[in-house]
Amino acid sequence: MMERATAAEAEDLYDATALEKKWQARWEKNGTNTTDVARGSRPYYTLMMFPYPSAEGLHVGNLFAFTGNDIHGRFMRMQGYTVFEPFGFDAFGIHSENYALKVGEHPVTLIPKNIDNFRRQVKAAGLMIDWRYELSTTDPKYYKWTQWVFLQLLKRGLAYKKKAAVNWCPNDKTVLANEQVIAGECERCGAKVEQRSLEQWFFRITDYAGRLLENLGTLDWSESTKTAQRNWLGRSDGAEISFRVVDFLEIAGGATVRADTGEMSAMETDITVFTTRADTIFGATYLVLAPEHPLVKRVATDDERARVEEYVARTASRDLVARKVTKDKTGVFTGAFAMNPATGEPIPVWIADYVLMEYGTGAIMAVPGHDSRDFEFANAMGLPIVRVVAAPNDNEGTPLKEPFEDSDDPARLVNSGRFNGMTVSKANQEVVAWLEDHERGRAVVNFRLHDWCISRQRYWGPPIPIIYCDKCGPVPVPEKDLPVELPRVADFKPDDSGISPLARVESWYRVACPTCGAQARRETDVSDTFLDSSWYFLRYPSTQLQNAAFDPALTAKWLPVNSYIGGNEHAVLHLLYSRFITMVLHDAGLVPFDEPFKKFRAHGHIIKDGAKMSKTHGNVVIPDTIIENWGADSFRTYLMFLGPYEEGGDYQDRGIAGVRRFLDRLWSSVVEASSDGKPDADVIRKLHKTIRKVTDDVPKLNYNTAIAAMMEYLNAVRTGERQANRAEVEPLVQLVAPFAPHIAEELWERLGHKNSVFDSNWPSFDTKLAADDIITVAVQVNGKTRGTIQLAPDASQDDAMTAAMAQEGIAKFISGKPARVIFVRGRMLNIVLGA
RNA sequence: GCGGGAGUGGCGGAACUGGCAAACGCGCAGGACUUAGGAUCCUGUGUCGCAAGACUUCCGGGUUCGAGUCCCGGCUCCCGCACCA
Repeated sequence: MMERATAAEAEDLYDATALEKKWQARWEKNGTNTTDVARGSRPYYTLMMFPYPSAEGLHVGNLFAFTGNDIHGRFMRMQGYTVFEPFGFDAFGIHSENYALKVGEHPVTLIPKNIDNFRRQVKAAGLMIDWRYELSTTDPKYYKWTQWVFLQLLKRGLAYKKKAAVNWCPNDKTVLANEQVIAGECERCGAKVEQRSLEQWFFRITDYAGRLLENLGTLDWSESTKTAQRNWLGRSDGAEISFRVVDFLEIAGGATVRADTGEMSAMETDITVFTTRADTIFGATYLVLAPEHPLVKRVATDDERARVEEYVARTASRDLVARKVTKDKTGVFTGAFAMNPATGEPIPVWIADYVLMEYGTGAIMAVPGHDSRDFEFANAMGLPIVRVVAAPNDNEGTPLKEPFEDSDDPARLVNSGRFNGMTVSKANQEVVAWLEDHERGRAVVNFRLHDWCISRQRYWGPPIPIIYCDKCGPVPVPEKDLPVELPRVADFKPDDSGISPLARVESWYRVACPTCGAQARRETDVSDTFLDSSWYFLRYPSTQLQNAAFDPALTAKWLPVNSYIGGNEHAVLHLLYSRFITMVLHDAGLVPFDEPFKKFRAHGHIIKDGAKMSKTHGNVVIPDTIIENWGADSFRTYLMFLGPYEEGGDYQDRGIAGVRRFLDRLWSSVVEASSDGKPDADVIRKLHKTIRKVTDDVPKLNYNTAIAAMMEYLNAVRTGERQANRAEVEPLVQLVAPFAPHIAEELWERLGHKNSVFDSNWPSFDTKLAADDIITVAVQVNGKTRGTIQLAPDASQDDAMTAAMAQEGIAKFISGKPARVIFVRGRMLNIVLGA
């Protein structure tokens, strides 16, 4: 053992653990990772989505995300930018609170411990963080300004309170935003979400729907993220059409007669529907109202009232899971009829839960011939189905066996009076124009997006800064009184009442009205965690500022964020809310830009044993032991090597050994490199190619191929027992530095440099030096590769032919005169023989 | 159902605007050095074949001198959204 240690010392082996400790301490001491936010020139703000500090600690997925960002930041720094790479914690929210409840410890003491653990892990991973700018959303110095953001929205009429049907999670006992309900289940715990009617605070994000959509076109973001936002915003261009409700009198034999032509009077009620297919109005054979529609009570006839009320009651308690797509359509007839303005015919008015109150007008005109849901319903209820659109070969007379939903070119209108023969798109415009002329409709743009419900009936969040006064109504807490601190209470467990745990703390919620001084009561709900994270990027450069949320000069200098990296699971949550809040602050004149992130890249996910690495799948790998065994440098590099960064990769425990071997070889090559003598010309050529490749790949986040190129280069440097020359390996140390910062620093120092490798200039490449003087060209005969030839890069076709024919292995395939020869300079030669 | 992405050796993955498919790494096999090797270093490694050679990028067609890459048709998997009118 002793002998071995001595041998190791003598051989000067790479000791990752010792060396990483050494450099982390050195960086801290020298302030290597600090950013002079006030004076630094060429600012570059590179941001990673801040984590929720779970008790389990940082997992490999987090580290994968952070490392990708860190490499980008370190690379930009070596390009001469002043890079700002801050870190923080998204520590409020249900997740933290539930965990605290589970282990029976108060989050006030639990969260700081988790944060300490995370910080330790992040430091061990060697991220280039300036810790002076760390923030936590749970810090009153931070959430003071979260509350301030709320007040800015309130001031601008963008925050309002209403009683609304909201998503209620019976397990977490709180309201959820639409974005947090996944297929009818709670995003956090998977419980079936219920509908409840509660008084909630909302943000009018729908006012910004159009702008949120339009601006997407200007953003340099992962396409998949933009698409997800587009789908979520869900713009549909359509029309609202009014159907006049008419009374019917039953006469003998069950037939009905219109009452307004003498025998009856029309009800002065319109049912307004939203449709994207106004062209099919002649095929609208009935109307459907959502069960919650306010007109249901009004239009239901006495005969049908009991059945209608029973149906409404039954569907009101439905949970959202029941609303999953199903062919089993249910509904009841209201007894009422409405006039189809196009046909002049009365059509029955039904209610059914396949129509949603939240979308459009909560009412539809049903066109069973051309909509599959209406078709199913009409079949179930025995309602008439009329064809009004047909393909050229369709027989207009035969009944439709299935809905015909084509709206593309060959389809044309039939059975639609003056619109017959028009294409769907043409008819759509014409019908809307006709309805507008007759004041029965108008063109309307609808968005799927709903207003953002931010109230949470939980404890662990920033209290919403409102005070209710009997005389003055809801009064905003004056800015000077912020923050409204979250009181420390022992019993923070939520209950079924729909009222926050804070409502049990009388000493806290009883306050004087800021306006009139009368006894008043605080809002006892807290705000959604996503409000915390919707502006944190604005805070980072200004974390040391106490009297404002952010400093105007620093904000103008550092924002918008130059590069943002995070998971695509936030495509419609965090990323949409952040854009919205930024737009609002921009409109309020508080920030000079209306988009927070110029560039966003969604990273992929780590797969292990065929599933995404997550606690749910039970396949989580904890970085700590891997870092202990292999070193952070190996781990970082391995994570980046296992696949394209934007696609993620498959994690295999044994794979890290290859990367570690690479760093071992790098170590000995540099340590043993000779500083005199000439570098090898071929190696230098390869070096310049490698610099070019890595310089090209890193900004594109093509980390896996950059690493492969460096490995390939090192293999060329170390063929056999060859000793490397210093000039061959010194630039490689710089190329490796963003990936494996500790070993790079150590080697850089051993090469005699006094400065940090991160303060060195990224190596440049010489295109001439990177060029080959002899290239290998493939030779094909009739398109099949038969051999290769060595040529000068500028060799002519004749030179190539001569070289090819000189090779027996190629020449033997050629008989007679070639019919055709294709020569692509520097690539290949194809000799095509006659047919 | 709609939208997005992807199918390449035993495995993870390379391949620029169509131009030597399988770079790089893992694994595996053989060898060297060794008391030893789970260290290190060398060599080999798509499939079939002794070889010459033939075949090979999910399947089937097509365009082209030439297709993993382009076009048409189909299959499979992953990720969003999901009765959005």
